[in-house]
Amino acid sequence: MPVPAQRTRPGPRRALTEDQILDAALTLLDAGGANAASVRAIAAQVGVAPNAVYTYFPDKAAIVKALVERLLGQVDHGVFIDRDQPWRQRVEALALELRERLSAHPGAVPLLIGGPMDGPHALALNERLLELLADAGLNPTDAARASYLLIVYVFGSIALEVADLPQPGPLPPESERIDTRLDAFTATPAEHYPRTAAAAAAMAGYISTEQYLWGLRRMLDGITASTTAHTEAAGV
Amino acid sequence: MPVPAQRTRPGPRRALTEDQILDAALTLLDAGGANAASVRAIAAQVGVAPNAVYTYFPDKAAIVKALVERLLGQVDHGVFIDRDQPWRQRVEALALELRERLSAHPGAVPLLIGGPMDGPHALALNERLLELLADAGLNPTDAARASYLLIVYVFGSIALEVADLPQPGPLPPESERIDTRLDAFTATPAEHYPRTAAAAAAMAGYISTEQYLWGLRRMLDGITASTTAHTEAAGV
DNA sequence: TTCAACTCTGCACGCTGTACAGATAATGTA
DNA sequence: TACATTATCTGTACAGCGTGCAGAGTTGAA
Repeated sequence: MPVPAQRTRPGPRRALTEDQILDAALTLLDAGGANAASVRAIAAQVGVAPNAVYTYFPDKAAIVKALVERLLGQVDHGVFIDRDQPWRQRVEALALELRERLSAHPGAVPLLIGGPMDGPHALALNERLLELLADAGLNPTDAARASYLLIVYVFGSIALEVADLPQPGPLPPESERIDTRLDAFTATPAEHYPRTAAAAAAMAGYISTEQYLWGLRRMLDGITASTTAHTEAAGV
Repeated sequence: MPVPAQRTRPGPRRALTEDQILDAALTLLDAGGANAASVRAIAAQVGVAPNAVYTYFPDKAAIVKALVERLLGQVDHGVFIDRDQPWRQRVEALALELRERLSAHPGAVPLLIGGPMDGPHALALNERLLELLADAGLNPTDAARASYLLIVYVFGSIALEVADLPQPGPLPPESERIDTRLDAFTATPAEHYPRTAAAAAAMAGYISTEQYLWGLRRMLDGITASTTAHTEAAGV
């Protein structure tokens, strides 16, 4: 690939890099939630005037877009690229990896689902998922459909999980969040919502990893049931 | 129920109702997207000073919450409450009804998934869904888990569908949006993303009702496969 | 008739994204 | 070495945001 044509232009050296700005944005998001990453706050974090940020990104939407791309790029492909593993296990590894990476930055999740994920890293993840489902024996159309089903599930789960948080900041431990939910659900009036009241414990666990895997496995069951019979080790 | 203790207090009559404010908010959302429903714009729409809105709602978050509740309340229960229908058909009816109601107001969708849906209408929908899955023969725990799986799918689908829109305003026809997506996906470089490029047509249809139902049915397949054998007409 | 409660307005504050003009620094060229 | 060009950063500013406070005016109860 060509050398990226640098350093030949006049003008003072940049005091920052795009990455530093994205670092600052992510730090602010982690500390203060989705609204904390204002252009002014980012600028203050990196020590420049607010409008200096526009030297690096044309507008705030571009910052968000770049940040989303960076987060998707942090997903470790190694776990589920290994074709020697059973494909269902590879899907689970991908789903868990994505959930872990994204829930590490709950403030960024609204930004992820606030726009199309069409950057290079998003495409790369899509490509890997299509490969994986092809390995599972699905034809290209079913593989595409199944991949979107999985994408909807992963991002939908995380979005609802984050939406449940009462305040910004890092994600509290799962057990703590479940306890909070249980308190809320046990207050449900049983005379109006008998089944909801009876299912309070199960509903408190909606945001758990266990429920996440349960749902994922039900979907994989449904996906495999729909295809014609195929061996588990479809391989290459 | 008790008469809501009205009209006995001093002070001038209100010029508006809460409903008028929610109407105005929804109109603005429909026309200009999620950010168009500012307190000032709502106030202008109903013809009062911006801070007069705070007579009816304590803050903007309360307006959003009430609006979400109203939208969930518009879901027609009649379609899927009918126990004479096969349960899978009832689930599909619910899923389609919800999607139709919400995609009528794409600008409101980010508000829906931006916070917990814990109002009375949300609880009522949850209750109905638990009933439905109990009718399907699922035990309470599985019914609860399956209901959350379905909720994640429905709201995740709609969220991703809305996130794909390039501009605010009413949802263009499905065919038009698919065409736009197809144009984008056919531009995918096949040398880097061969499977994505090959699946362009299927991926363009991710936002279609067909894909929505396909995914829903795969999930129902998976849910039923996981439970012990049960007759289709589990009934009461 | 007086009083207290309530609704609405004008004004203001601090926040947001971002446009414009100007000072400064670094470069390629003469 | 001097100059012209260009990129970077700052100061200032504007319109819009949510919302708090003080006050004017309207209404029902005592």
